[in-house]
Amino acid sequence: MEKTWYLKRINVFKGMSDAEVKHLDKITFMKHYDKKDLIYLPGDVSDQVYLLKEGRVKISKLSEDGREITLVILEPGEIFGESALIDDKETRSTVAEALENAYLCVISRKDFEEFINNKPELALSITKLMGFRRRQIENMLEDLVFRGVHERLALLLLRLSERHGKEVDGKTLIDISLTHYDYANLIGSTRETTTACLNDFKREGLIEFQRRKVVIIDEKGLRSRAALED
Amino acid sequence: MEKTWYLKRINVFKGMSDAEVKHLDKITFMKHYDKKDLIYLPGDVSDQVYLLKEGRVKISKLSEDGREITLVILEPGEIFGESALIDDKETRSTVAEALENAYLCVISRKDFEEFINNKPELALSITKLMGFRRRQIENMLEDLVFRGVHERLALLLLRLSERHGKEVDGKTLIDISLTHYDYANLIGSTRETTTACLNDFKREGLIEFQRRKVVIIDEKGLRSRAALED
DNA sequence: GAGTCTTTGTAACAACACTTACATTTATAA
DNA sequence: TTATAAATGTAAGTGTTGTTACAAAGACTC
Repeated sequence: MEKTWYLKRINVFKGMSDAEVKHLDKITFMKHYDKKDLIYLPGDVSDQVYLLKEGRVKISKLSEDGREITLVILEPGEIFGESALIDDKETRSTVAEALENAYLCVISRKDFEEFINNKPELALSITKLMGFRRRQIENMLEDLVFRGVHERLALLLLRLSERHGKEVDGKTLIDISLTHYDYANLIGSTRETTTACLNDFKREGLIEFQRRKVVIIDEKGLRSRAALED
Repeated sequence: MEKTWYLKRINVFKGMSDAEVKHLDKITFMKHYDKKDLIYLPGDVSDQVYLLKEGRVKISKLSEDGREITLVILEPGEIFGESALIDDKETRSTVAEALENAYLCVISRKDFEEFINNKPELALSITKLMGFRRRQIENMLEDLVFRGVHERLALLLLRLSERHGKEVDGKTLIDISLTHYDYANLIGSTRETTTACLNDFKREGLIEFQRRKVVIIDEKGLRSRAALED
């Protein structure tokens, strides 16, 4: 598969000329990761930026005792590890893990900075991306403080359906295979409580399961479950 | 008081020439806020960026039922409202409130963007700032999920002492007047539990109160209280 | 300086969610 | 296909934190 095909659709690179894409292509190399492979770990030096071409990647924070809170699940076309651009000699504060088999484009911090330097619009895109992700995290924080587990889970499912959902005859399939453990980490809860909540929603006829995927049957119902704890 | 004096020490503007500061001065106007005045509210249009010259400003998120979680307390010299740069026609998702009498420099988004356009280093500073603040929020999120109230409060006090602290014969005075309600909002807890925790720390000889300020007596003790709930 | 509003102290009670502990089902690998 | 590991279901028990409800102290205003 041709790398440039992907590069063009990486959102921050949208609107780039073919020549620019070609140049980017030169300073980039491709790397494959199997499902469950770690791309970087807390403490690793932040000297690379990644473009996710295929597969999905999960970015999480870890506690000393092995607990995990997931900040975001990335879709193909998204850039990550961009905090490498912020500071020299900074180290990663998160883990990046491939949720599925994944192909990445890797760029060294140095090359990427050079590449950006003459492209103010690109720099702006990166800034906007930073700001956007910051707002995402702020919203997670808000939910964590103001809402209970049922609400958070309902909200999560609705957001996942927006981001990774596929319409199938009225219903919405959330097209990622996640374990209950994964869901728990996305809402800052435990596996057991999350299992219970998911089954509550199923019993209420709001969702159903398809292998390891969730199908939203009653979006409106979920929505009211998300808005105000009943 | 001369505005330019301040402009030079706003961190993102560090290293700017006098001419540039002068230009910035032209597109800027000063505004005063009394203690408890609101600078912007959720829903307001994000068309201005602020430079905090004097006083302190608190940035918070609000819930529908009036609860509050504080994201950061800004010191003189810091820029805020910079998310206005991210998107046209975007509205504020947070409140900004003056904790003390405050002087701000106000710049319209448009002017600021123009000003930045020819200054790649400044654009980079802004990007770094975004990234930095994102990491702060990520750390708050982490604490909220992984730690209990005592730990979070101990951590908060240590962080406040780094950021706003003044050494006074061995002890560290946290030189901001905050109510217990404010502390609660900073750690995502309630006023009552926070009062209780503060008094626990006092009884343990870790801190003492000076009017509405906290003095850290036993930093090491606080540190161990922050690391692992005893 | 008196009165009012704000802030702080405290305690009983309730509740949501975490722990712990297994059983059972479903994947994955040999 | 079988063996082994991973993921899910469920329930009882516990605990931290939030809730509710006042009383008292402190701060600000007229």
